[in-house]
Amino acid sequence: MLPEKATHQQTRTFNQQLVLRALHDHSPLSRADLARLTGLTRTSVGDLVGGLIDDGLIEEVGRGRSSGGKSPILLRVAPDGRHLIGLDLGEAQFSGAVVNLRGDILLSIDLPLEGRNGEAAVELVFELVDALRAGDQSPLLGIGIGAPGVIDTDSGTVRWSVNLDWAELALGPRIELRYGVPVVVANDSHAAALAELTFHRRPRPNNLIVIKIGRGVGAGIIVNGQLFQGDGYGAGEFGHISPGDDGAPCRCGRKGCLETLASMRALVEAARAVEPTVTDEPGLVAAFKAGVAAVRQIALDAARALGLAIGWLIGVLNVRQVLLVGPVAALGEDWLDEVRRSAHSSVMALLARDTQ
Amino acid sequence: MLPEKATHQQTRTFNQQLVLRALHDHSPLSRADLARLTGLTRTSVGDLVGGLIDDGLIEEVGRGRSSGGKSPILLRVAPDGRHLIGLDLGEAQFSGAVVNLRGDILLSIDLPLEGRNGEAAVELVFELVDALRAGDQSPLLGIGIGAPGVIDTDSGTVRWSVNLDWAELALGPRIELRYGVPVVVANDSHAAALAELTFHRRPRPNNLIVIKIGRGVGAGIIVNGQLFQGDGYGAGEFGHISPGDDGAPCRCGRKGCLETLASMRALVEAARAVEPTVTDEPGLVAAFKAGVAAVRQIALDAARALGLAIGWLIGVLNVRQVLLVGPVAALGEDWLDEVRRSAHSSVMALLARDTQ
DNA sequence: CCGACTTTGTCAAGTCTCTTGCCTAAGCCG
DNA sequence: CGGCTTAGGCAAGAGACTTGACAAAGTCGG
Repeated sequence: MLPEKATHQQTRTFNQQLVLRALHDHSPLSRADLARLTGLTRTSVGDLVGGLIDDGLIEEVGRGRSSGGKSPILLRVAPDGRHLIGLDLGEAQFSGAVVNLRGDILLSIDLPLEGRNGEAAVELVFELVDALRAGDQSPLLGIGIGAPGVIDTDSGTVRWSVNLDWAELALGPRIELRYGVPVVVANDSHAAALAELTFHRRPRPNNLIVIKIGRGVGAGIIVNGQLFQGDGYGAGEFGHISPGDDGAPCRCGRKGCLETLASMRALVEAARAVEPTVTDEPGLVAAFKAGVAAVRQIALDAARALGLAIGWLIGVLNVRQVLLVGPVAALGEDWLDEVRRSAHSSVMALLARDTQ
Repeated sequence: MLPEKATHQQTRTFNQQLVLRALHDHSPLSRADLARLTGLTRTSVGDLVGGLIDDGLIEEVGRGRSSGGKSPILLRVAPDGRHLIGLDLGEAQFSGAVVNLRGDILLSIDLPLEGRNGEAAVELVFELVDALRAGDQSPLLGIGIGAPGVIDTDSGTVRWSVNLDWAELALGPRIELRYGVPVVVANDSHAAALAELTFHRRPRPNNLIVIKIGRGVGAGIIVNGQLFQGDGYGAGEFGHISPGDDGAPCRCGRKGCLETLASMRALVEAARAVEPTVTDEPGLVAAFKAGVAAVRQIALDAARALGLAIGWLIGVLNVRQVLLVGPVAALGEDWLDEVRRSAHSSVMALLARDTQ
């Protein structure tokens, strides 16, 4: 209820993170650069850096050019000082990767789900992590997991995940127990938003919405530089909003949800109804690009509905950066343009938007 | 760009605020209670409390019952240790009040705007503050101002306010200069949300949306315990969202905005069209309560549109508490019920909602 | 009623971490 | 080569929390 008290160790940890973040964003830097950037004294920075070097988190990489005085010793984040494991528990397969501190993917493994769910799916997670850990020397910092569904990030519990048939599953604690490292479990859209924030966007935006469209539709919302999860960890369950009052019934129980209009699953089904040759996502994309009129119509309708919803979101939250990620990106620029157009028409202000 | 460094003074300030907050929320408490609540040691709490008493912010209020040991010395926030001035720059009048630290209103003054705008309106603000300060002894902690329009809270600048004809007005700095105390300027809906968070809701929620419906429609969004302002300080400009594609033109340039459907101004105008005796807000409320069919129809349609939009918001943000404030509250429970019904119909989960 | 036990509040010493002031190393420049 | 500038580090100091001990002021059982 009340936040944590402040203490000396927290101060130190905070400042260490400050140094690490500065180094992550602008490396290489000298100790003096860091002092200027963080506002700390050179002495403090030297001390903090000493600790971080002892921990193997940063390293010296030779000397830089002098600007009229002693040449600085340049520092950077030690790429392989720690490794992380990231898992994406998709609907058809579980993907996992070993990543270093710069975000480079060192090893990547996909395991097909093949219809497994419940406890068998949990076993598959263990299998995946075991495979990733084999042959990796660097100390493991932690494991991050993105899964579809409603997830209690604080406790690492999967509240509810349809496809995997998981409910109230304490996935985080179980993995933590087995491997002895911190585990973060998050909704896949939320995880995508955090990843964008941490590795891709420069300068680091304060507010960012990442909309992930695959078989479902979900959004990760970054607000004031933090991930926003909502009261029930379900923020961004963007798919189950009805722009209109009618439409196809949705698996959530209501009708006309965005997910029944704009998800890849819905698009493929709608396309198949008019063009039986379209049976999967690549087929849909191909038909769209080939200009099959009925398919284009369906996809562009979806784009409009999506754009409307995005416009709504932009209008209410006044967020400048909205990213679209996921398989829909394959539909290309003109599809995105339709989304953009529709979003702009329903929002009042001038708003820069990036899409990917 | 980078956050502030952490320092000892920050630690102390943080812990003092921790003590103050605990005391604000649960007073009276003893030092030992505070130590248990905050996790600090009794010694630290004693020290922090000493400082706060010296500053006149908290005070001892006798001894409490013992529970097997020495009886505790109870503490509470000194109500009049500081006074604050709050201003609400409405569309028809400027209201101001002197408030103590418990939130009690000690003095309240209204000055009619009488069509003044631009510089004359600024003068009226000074007049109002002068009147409030006259005869108040306690030291002034600061001035808080809620104004309609888009406001840059960080710099205290009114970016744009239609009714007052203010644009890029550095209101905060000007008042700060004149009175020598910190000034916070915020969008009126944002201010209302912060006020709810600080004084009214218990336990203090993490996420809260306050929708203020008066002549316009605006929302203040509290997320992760902080006010969310959006990239351009325009978060919660809830009124200019079109639930449908058509409808009456809005002053924002588009059509069918929520403000043209659900604001008090719109309701009164729509009601007057069918029932010429309705000319103002009280008249509208009276007609509604009297059961005039056409007026009820209009108001309930508005409630449905509003509910839909709220449902949307709840669905996307997964926020549990939504409050409606402003003159619409006069329409009573059955109007609110219609909003609730409509909101529930467009949102998937079970969601507790309070309305006022 | 008295002694044992609890609880509260405080004091002194200790520890952690940042800062200040000074010093050395190392390079540029005239 | 000497003066100046920049980088990095060391020692002492200051601020704030913690630990351990203690007096004050209760309750409670015999």
